Amino acid sequence: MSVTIKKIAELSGVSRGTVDRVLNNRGNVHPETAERVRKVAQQLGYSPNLAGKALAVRKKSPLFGVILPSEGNAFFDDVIAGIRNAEAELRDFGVRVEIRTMRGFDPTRQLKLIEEFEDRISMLLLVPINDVRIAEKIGSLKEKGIPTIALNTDIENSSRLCYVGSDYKKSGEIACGIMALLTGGRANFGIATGSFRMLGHSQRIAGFHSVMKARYPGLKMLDIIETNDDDIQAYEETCRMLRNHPDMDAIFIVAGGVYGVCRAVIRSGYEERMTIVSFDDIPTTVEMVERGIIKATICQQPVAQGYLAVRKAFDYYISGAEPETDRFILGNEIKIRESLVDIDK
Amino acid sequence: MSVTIKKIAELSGVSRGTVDRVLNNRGNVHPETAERVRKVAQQLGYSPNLAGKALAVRKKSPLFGVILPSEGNAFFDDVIAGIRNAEAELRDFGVRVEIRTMRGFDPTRQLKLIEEFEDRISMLLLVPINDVRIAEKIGSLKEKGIPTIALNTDIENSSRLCYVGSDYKKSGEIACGIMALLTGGRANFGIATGSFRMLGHSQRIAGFHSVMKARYPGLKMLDIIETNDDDIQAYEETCRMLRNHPDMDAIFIVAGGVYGVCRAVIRSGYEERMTIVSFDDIPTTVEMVERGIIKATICQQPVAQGYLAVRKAFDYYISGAEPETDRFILGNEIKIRESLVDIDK
DNA sequence: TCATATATGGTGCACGAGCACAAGCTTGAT
DNA sequence: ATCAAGCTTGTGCTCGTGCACCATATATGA
Repeated sequence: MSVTIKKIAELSGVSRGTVDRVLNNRGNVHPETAERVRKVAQQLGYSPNLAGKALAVRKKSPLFGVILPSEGNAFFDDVIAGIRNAEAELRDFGVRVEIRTMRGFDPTRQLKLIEEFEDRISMLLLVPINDVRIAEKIGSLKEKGIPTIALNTDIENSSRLCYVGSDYKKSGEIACGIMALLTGGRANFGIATGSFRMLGHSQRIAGFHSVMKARYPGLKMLDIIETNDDDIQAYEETCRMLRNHPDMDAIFIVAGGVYGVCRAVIRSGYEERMTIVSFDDIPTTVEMVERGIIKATICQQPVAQGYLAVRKAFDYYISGAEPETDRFILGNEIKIRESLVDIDK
Repeated sequence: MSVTIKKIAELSGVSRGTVDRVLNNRGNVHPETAERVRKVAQQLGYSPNLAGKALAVRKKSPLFGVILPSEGNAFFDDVIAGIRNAEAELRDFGVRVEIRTMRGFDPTRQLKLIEEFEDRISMLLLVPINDVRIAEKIGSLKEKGIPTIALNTDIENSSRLCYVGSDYKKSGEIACGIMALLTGGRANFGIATGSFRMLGHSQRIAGFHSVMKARYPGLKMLDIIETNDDDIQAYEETCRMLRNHPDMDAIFIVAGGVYGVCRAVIRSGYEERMTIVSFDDIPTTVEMVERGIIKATICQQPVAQGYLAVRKAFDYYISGAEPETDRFILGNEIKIRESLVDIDK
């Protein structure tokens, strides 16, 4: 059947142990022998059997550490669900997953959480803050043999193994496209952004703008407000924006503060004529889609993100082989009322 | 750590062999002993270790048979890609997958393909024709210990293990919702259906209608034509429909014939004012979305369908446990130009 | 009473990889 | 010549499950 260590041993005239030492770079093998073994393995197209490896590796029961932001955040609850799914699938392989959550976006805090994990874990799954100190930490972890996978958001200039998440720029492009479709290509819109310190949010806005410039001259941006994921602030800022721009007929909500923005629109009596496009499908957003005030929302498949990140971590842990790509992109799904709410409700 | 056969053996005072006989219903065990063992296993929450099982089961190298319709169909090429992904993941567990494709929707032909598989396979993955003879065949396969998984389309009144695919009714509902959003809730539309003999197509139309009735009184259906997945027929029928209904401003394409319908619309000079909603994202459809004539298309995640079906087959083969649910539903994704085409193109 | 059939339970090996330990070999120093 | 040290390689056990084969114990018949 398929090629095993035993077969390689026979064909290269050495014992299983020697082949094992060569293939796992454990040294203590004569260079010539090693070369011969490597050659045979190469020619036969050897790849280690997952089941066998898992069984042997089981007793070590590797620990994967996960650090997520925003405790109690509905979006990341879905990510956690995906992580738990993957954990259940991998339990038989001895894998354990430990999750830590943090509030806010403070690099020092994140650094401290990483250090608490540092000498217990075999892999780190991180929703990284885009800060140079975090990037450096990822580098030093790599030196110690602990690879990091960036989850949900990427980090610049780091040696993370790969990124698992959505393409934020593309999500902004799609948002622009759907807004154009919904308004017949003519709208005076405002943007409610999350925090500028989040890489993804800026990328969304960039994507929106580039498509707008290239294809939809009838879309005109009137204002941009920062909501900082805070509903009260979002409400007040939106009220102010609507007062300043009575001709506004569309809003692009980049991240948090959905509830605040929508409430402001309703209170101002603009519910009917306003076209709102937002992101994700946390309960608050679904409620607003159901009510019809949000026309479309673009979702990132959080469950799949969590699942895939753990799977990719496992793949690397088991095989030691670099992933095929350093970016695993999950699709941006457009959802409307009929996608989210059952008809008989 | 986790609970193994050995541990159960110790706790119930018998040997590993006996526990194995009980858990795999292989007989030759005293009823009282069996009962005791079962109880201990139950209490400890035993579930067999996948890696161990796979290693043992490997030499038998189970064969999964797959039967798909429509040779050379772009949609099913994606399903096949998903199947191949899963196969690669499971190769180390000894799993092999063999795929057969057929043309058309002839039950006799499908029956014959199944019979060619019958005494070689451990599992059947089938895109079933909704016919009583197929349902009966699924029943007799089950008797012989070969479970069937319905893929992409379900089959009524059969004993298939489970269904993996999309919710067609829901996809019709979403199609109606997006059409209403794109037309401001007012449109005179026509339907181009695939084949009425396909269960999924009827369900899509039913979903469309039920949402229309419940929510969008401004949508008015003028005509319905059958395209039978044939572009030439679709072209001619569409031309006829457009002649008969000069006030038509939207078309709902349920299945095949996309190219024919779109060509007819272009030739008739209605490209500008027409709102077309279709399904799937095969190359022809993508081309029309790029051109802007199709505004939105609702996709079934064919790759995920193929992947998941094989995984579910494996899960059942390994564990013998009934799946958690008998319907594994993959989401219907709305895609627009920006989802499908890169901005810099 | 003994031989034989039947019911029941135990033991050992296989699967593939990892790893600890032992064994063989060469080299150099005394 | 003898022994130690180091380099290189082989062997045997582990992980959890499945299954063939063997070992008891009890029952049945002559």
